[in-house]
Amino acid sequence: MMEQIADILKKNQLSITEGRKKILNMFLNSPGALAHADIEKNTDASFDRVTVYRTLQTFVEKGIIHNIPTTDNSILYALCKDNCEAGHHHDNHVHFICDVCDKTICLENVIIPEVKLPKGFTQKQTDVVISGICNKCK
Amino acid sequence: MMEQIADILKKNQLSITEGRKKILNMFLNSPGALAHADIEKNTDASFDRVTVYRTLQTFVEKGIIHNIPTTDNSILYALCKDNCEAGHHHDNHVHFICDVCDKTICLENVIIPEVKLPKGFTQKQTDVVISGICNKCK
DNA sequence: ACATTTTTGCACCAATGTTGCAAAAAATAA
DNA sequence: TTATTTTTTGCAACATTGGTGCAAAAATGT
Repeated sequence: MMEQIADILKKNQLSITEGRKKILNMFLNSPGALAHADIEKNTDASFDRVTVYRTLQTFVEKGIIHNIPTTDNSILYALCKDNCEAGHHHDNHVHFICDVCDKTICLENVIIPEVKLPKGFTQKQTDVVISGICNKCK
Repeated sequence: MMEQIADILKKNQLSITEGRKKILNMFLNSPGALAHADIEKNTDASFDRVTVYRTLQTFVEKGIIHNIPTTDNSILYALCKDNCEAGHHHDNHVHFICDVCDKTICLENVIIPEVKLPKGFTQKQTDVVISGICNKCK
């Protein structure tokens, strides 16, 4: 398991450090998305706030994690298992936010439908965020 | 024009104040969404930061404006002309963010397609944010 | 015009995010 | 393995963003 984590870091040309391993591990063990605060509040790992910011930034740049649009002013990060392990990053799935447990999960298998834009608009990325009640809270 | 603004406020049972009129006016004259900073930086209107926060909050509560999910940690607000003037607020259109001019616009006429969720998930709200190049930058 | 209610501005506070730099750790070379 | 180079971390200090309580000011209702 810890080997797998080191591999991901190596594959992305990143030095293997305690901090990066632990943060990446959190993502691998989390069913949903994580906010900066979730990582910082983690009890059995304490790194500086700044380190968390920088690590998340690095992971996003490398495509290990991606961020999810939110309506409040928080940034949510999620690792999308299949894509990210392969090294190249797709982000064309639906994000679901549960109103009850407040977790955000990537619905890997729900494909985003085509959206037809008016003339003159070029479409690069489409983000779909659905809120409601998840399968565990139902 | 300034009459129309007062009417919107009245319709929503809000006291008509200089600040609210000016901020609402900015929305009516803006082709795209506005961030808190845009309003605060506006030169020919200077109110306290706190007033801007509270005004935006009030407008959201009343359904005059709504906020748009973003990937960074900013909050974008947009007034959707037709809906909001009618008093009751729908938010089932697509939001478009231009990578060139960085503006966010509501595509009122682009309807969000149905997304089929896995078993157990209940769907309340669907937000679609598309990024790319807008019709003016093309 | 007056009394009542609402809104505003100010001061202060709290959380969040950023930068520069020296110390520590990791990668590389010998 | 040890030494050297490169990268990362932690600290301090700062900037930005957002929130609260309260008195003054403005808007509303009579």
